[in-house]
Amino acid sequence: MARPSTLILTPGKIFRAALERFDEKQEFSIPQLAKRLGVSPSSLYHHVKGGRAEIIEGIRALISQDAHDRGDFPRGEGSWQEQTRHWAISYRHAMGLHPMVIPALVGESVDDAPTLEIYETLAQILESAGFPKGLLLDALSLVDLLVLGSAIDAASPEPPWEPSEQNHPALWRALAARENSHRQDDAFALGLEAVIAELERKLNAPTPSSNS
Amino acid sequence: MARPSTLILTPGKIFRAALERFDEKQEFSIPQLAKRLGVSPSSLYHHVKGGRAEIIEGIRALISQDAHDRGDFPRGEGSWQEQTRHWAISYRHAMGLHPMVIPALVGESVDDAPTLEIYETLAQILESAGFPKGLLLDALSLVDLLVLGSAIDAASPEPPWEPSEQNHPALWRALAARENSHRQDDAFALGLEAVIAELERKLNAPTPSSNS
DNA sequence: ACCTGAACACCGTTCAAGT
DNA sequence: ACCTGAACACCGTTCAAGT
Repeated sequence: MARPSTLILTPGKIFRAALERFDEKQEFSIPQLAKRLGVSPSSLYHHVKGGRAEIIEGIRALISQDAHDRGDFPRGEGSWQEQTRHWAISYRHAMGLHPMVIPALVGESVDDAPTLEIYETLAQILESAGFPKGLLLDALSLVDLLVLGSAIDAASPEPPWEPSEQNHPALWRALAARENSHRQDDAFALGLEAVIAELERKLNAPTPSSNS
Repeated sequence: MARPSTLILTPGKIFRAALERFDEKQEFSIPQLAKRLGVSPSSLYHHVKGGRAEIIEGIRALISQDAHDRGDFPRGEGSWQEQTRHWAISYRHAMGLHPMVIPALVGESVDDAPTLEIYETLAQILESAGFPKGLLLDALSLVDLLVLGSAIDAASPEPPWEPSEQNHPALWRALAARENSHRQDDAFALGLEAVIAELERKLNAPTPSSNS
């Protein structure tokens, strides 16, 4: 073959196939991705020079782009509390659609355009809300932290702890006392209210930068 | 050689060496671990039958055990708020000592004794505080979620976003307006206050299980 | 029981081909 | 420019040795 008349690969197709492989199987490798695309492993490097790392980054961009295309992350409707709530729910939902990729994303910095666009939206919401310069980044980080934590929760087996009744009675009782089916969602919802209430408090505090 | 008179390996030594390798280099492989231990890769499988997965689990157990040995996670002093605060700070600190291993731990369920012991402690704190059955697991999950999120934050490059001034002005301003040196700590501190305040509210709510 | 070396099936990546 | 096959240095794991 070599240089077929109709082009086979494009970065977009590669990223999409990689995301699908992550979703179906819960792993990902270049050879397996190539096989799914009906192509030789080395072919991929002509379109994605950064190799594996760039593919991972492309997956994140794709997830964020899909969220945009779905119409999440609009702007300007409602109070900053409602907008922040909506942002967190949308972003968590977008990641929750692809729980298997989350471990691969952890620890990588964000510099793809669609994901930066999502964070830009949150920054604008908080800026418009009137958060002072010194508090803006903390507020943004806090909301991010909540979503990251709950995304990891969603990527973990359910339940994430496996206590024995003998050695960990209190933890065991906590798990036994409840239908576990909504544990992740309920914890996230609780966290979201906690975060928004705290941000309200900080925003209305008389001297946000001084203390005690 | 083969069967030396003085034994070389033990699971504990393997886990410890693996943890040290994670800390120094930011990666980990069986052959490299074997070299550090002055041993052949196949030797490890005589002591750690579960292979790589068991070593990862052993690392988590070691981190938790170290926290115990350091004297963190005592019980019974102060209000449940103070105890919960102390718990979250200690656990986050323990993970923060080894940020490079966090990505490897993500998505794995917890069933090593020392780590379960840590969660048992939190379950006891919340149980003693009087959280009702139906709320206990949510409260515990919420605190866990906060620590997980901030552990990942700690494992990420600083700052975790790389916006351009052109395309993401609000995000760029948020980052520019602040010394980034304490961003992670401050976001965690903010989150911790948010979580405890929310738990206080839930605990004192007249009908915790009904709504609106 | 504990260590070794050889072997297996896999990785990610590069590179000289070929069109 | 785009694809291939061969090649490289690496994985994780198993297994028949050897003591």
